[in-house]
Amino acid sequence: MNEIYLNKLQEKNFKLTPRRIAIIDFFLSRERYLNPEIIWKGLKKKFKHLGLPSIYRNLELFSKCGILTKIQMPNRKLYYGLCKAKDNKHHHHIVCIKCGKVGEFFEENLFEKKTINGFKVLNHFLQVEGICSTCRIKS
Amino acid sequence: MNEIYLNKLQEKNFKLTPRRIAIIDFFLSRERYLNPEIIWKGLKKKFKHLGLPSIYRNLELFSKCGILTKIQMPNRKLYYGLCKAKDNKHHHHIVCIKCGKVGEFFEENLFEKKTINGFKVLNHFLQVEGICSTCRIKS
DNA sequence: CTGCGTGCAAAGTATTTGCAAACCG
DNA sequence: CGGTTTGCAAATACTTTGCACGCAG
Repeated sequence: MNEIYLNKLQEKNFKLTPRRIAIIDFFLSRERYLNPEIIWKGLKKKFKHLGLPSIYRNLELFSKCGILTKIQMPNRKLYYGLCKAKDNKHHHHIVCIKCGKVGEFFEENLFEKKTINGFKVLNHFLQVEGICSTCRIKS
Repeated sequence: MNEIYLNKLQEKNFKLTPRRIAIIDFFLSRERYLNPEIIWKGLKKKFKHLGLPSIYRNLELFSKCGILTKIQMPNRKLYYGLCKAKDNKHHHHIVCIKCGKVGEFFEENLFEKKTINGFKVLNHFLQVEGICSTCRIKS
């Protein structure tokens, strides 16, 4: 289940600690973008001692390893979500504004054209907000 | 020059203060996304006393009036840019990562489809980064 | 064993709030 | 003049850093 992600860590010679495994499992157990504090609160039950800085450090590490993607939400909090795209194919995320569930999608030739208004396109960040099917049924 | 924007304020019964006019003119004088501190430093020359909170408050006000658009940059700072689209047609921004110049563009039917992966699309935020023509020549 | 990983405390940084004084309309 | 707007100081909130101890490999 979590092997793909743990492998990514080992490949780069990072250690597999209980906390790191727990963080990845936490993401796996919910299809959501999560912020450091939520994860911390969720895992404090499991670990008697658990520091918030440790969560921050690991999330940042994971995002550098291609395990998580990081976004800045308008509420000024950091959020991270599991990168489920098997290969590292470029993709986008759609977030449910009610429950936070995240989906991924590929907009094929979104910017196949490499220049816009004279700007040479280097990269882009696309965030789509919506309501997921589960939340639509509820309301 | 700045009338369109000042009118938007007056329409909503907000007062036209020297500071507000100066902020709008500051944006007009540079085609850039700017963050509160830059504006503050730029205008302190002009006003002997000028508080940073005042900048924050006005930028937020302007964005609510449709004068500016607000984005959260990955560096955790707020940035605002003039909304030049005459009508309030939905548009996107492309930002030069060297000089900060911002261009606008319209990707017509970017999400004409109203659902993605079962999510009902409410809105989206697209930011493209690139190098503007001027900066390309320089380097 | 060795160096990476972690908890804890403290610092850092961007933004927001409270309030009295100043000012637009 | 009355209610906005503002400066200043202080508070807030999230994230980062330093350092000594602990643990994975």
